[in-house]
Amino acid sequence: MSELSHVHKKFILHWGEMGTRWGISRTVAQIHALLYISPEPLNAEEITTTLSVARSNVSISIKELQSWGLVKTSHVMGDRRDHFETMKDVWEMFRVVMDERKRREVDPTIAMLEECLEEMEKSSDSDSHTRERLEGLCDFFTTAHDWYQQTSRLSTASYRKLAGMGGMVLRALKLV
Amino acid sequence: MSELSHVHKKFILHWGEMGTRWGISRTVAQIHALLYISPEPLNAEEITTTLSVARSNVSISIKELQSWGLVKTSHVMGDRRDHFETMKDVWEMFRVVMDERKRREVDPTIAMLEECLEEMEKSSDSDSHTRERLEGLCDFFTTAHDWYQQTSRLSTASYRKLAGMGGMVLRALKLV
DNA sequence: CTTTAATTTCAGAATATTCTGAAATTAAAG
DNA sequence: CTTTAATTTCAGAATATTCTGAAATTAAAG
Repeated sequence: MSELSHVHKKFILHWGEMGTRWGISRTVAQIHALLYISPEPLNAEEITTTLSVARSNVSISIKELQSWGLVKTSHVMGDRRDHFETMKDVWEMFRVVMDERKRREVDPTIAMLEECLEEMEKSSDSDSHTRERLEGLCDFFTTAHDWYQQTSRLSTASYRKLAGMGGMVLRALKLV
Repeated sequence: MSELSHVHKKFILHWGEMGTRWGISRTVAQIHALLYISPEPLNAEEITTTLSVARSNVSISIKELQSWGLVKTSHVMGDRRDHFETMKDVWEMFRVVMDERKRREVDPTIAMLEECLEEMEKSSDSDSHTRERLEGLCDFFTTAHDWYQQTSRLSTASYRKLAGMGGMVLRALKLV
């Protein structure tokens, strides 16, 4: 992985840009892309030289990826440096990201909405319009949350199966 | 809507913070939150004073929300100012956001991956590991894309029905 | 314990983003 | 056409984020 091909560069740069659109720093996304296409785990030094970023930046970014559960440490015999690798199963990868975003953003939002509704209840707030709006959002998030709970533990194979049967399922349920 | 209650503020501030986690500026998300809970369309001046931001910031942020298809203009008899409102159906709202993110991020990513694979094909690149990784991603995105195409046009009512039947559907398909 | 390799921390530089306020433009009213 | 209200543009200020490089820390090797 010491030399990046044109395709490697194209992929890593694109992934980095996409990261910035979703609130993830460029370097974090680039390191993830690099580890994803690397045939073997890489140590920090290799990442530093391959991506031309500061060593400390790699250190912090790896920590960030680990906090998302996307990068694991592995070791090479006779080498004391940590080596890093990411999962290769894309479905699993997105499940991990979804889980974490749910935990960091959806759950707190549901909690906030419930608090708001409770406060309105307690103070006998007569603003029924606001209550309806907040209930609409709360309802959406909790339904999405429930659906996610039911499907998120499916195997990659089951997902593919479900996706492949999409149209059929919808017709069977008389939704189309 | 001239006076924000404690609950209004709590909701708008939270929504603003969530926006920043998803690559949307605070003001844009706050304006969206404000319009969402407002019983009637608001003009730019009202938004400016309610949120305490610069008039020009409101102008630019509204343009941004319009580009996402989240805000529409309406008019009040005898008032030449534009008034703005957002959809109240949360399911519809998220569908609109998903559509737009697909168009802006997923479609270009699929295109990039296909270009990469084509380039490798043409130059008879023997790097089978990289090809497998890129194919894995491409496969994931196109499958997700197809599934989304099939379900995104469902009505809000159908979504709820599907979500409610989640467990049953999975059992019927022998996925659980 | 000493030496050396590896990693982490962190202050501040570099950069990117967001926001403001003045000026310019647009367009309705008279 | 003139006046006035409303909106938009845009340069640069304010702020937030990302990144670097030096110093400090950790920990393995000898």
